[in-house]
Amino acid sequence: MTAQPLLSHFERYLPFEEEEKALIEGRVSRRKVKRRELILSSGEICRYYTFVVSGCFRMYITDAEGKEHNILFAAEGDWIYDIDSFHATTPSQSNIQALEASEVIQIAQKDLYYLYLNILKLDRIFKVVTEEKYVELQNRVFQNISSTAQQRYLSFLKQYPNLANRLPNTQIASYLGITPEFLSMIRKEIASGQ
Amino acid sequence: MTAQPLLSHFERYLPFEEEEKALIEGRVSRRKVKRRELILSSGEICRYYTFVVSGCFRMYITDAEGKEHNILFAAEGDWIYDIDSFHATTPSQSNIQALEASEVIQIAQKDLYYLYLNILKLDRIFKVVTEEKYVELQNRVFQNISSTAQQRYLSFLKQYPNLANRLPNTQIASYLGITPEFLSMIRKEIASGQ
DNA sequence: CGCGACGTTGATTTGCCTCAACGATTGTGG
DNA sequence: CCACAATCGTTGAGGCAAATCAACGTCGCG
Repeated sequence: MTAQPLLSHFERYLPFEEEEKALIEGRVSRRKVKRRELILSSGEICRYYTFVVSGCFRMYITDAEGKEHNILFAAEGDWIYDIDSFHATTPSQSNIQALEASEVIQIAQKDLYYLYLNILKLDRIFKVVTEEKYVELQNRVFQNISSTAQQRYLSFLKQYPNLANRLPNTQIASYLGITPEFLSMIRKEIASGQ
Repeated sequence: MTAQPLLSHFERYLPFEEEEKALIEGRVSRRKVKRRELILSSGEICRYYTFVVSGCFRMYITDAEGKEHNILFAAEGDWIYDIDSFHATTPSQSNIQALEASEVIQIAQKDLYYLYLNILKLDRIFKVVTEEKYVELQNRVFQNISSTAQQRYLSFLKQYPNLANRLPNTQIASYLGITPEFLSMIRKEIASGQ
């Protein structure tokens, strides 16, 4: 079953009938993504909900000076898509790029809407998924507002230990909103301070 | 009808039957909130979805040094509640305070779950409401990451002109993540620069 | 093997904060 | 309805966290 990881994910929220699973199976597609490949570029419309089966992605924006800023990471079991662009069908401000060779399951807009019509509990599931993503983003805002860079780095390590191992420090620095040079200084301080 | 503003809000998304409206009417409560009154304090569990009928609120956190940081504002037609605390039934990190004498319609947790069971399309509506809140927060993160304080202030003025008129600059400064003193400097620069 | 990505170090600069002070406005209790 | 307090906006001096720019060694990949 190509959609198996996705179905398992859904069943963490609610049980599904076999016919429902078959319906989903027929409306999703699975594919491999190469390291560094962009699955969404800014200016494009985000046409897919992307579920990460394996590997790792970053979502980032490029500012007026051409600098890249990571908004979030998504690894196995996470969803990644530009909510605004997908629903409003407007050009995306952000980019989504694979940081490792990855595998994903994608649902196109028309297929998602078809599934929403035929499997009502998907509304419930995606409501909860969106709520979870909201909470994650809100916690990030809390952190950024109220902590120094060092504190943010330490809580990133604590909260996402498996990501911290896999990601180059440049990507982490961009997520924390600091330069790689300054992250390097922070790491040095932490190492010497114990 | 005490719930009329809420029903109008819902019908911007989907039509409702009379029985459904009656069901909602019976499960919500409307009340006035005084200026400066807290409708959620950190440490408490957020037990209500709050819909703003009139007036204006801020959601803020207090950091380790006792400083307050505004996360968002909510005026007429907006929802305000701590998503994390409400759904996980955990103590809230944030506070919600009326900035003006206000009027709200609230739905308690158990009533919301009752309504979810009996009016399935509410899942759809709150999915969309949450998506809209997510987009707003994401745009805020984009702004904070990629702009100077002056640019952020100018785009706040452009995006929320009606809020900008009503709010004291101290509240706006806290939302922008800067001190009132520095906002004052920015305003001076903008005024002289034209 | 060679080139580009990565991590680190150091010197200098800058955006924003802190603290202190002061009028102007608002609001509230007597 | 006034008087006093609290809030608000502004200005200025000095300080700090983090950025910028430049340089260099290392590593992994093609």
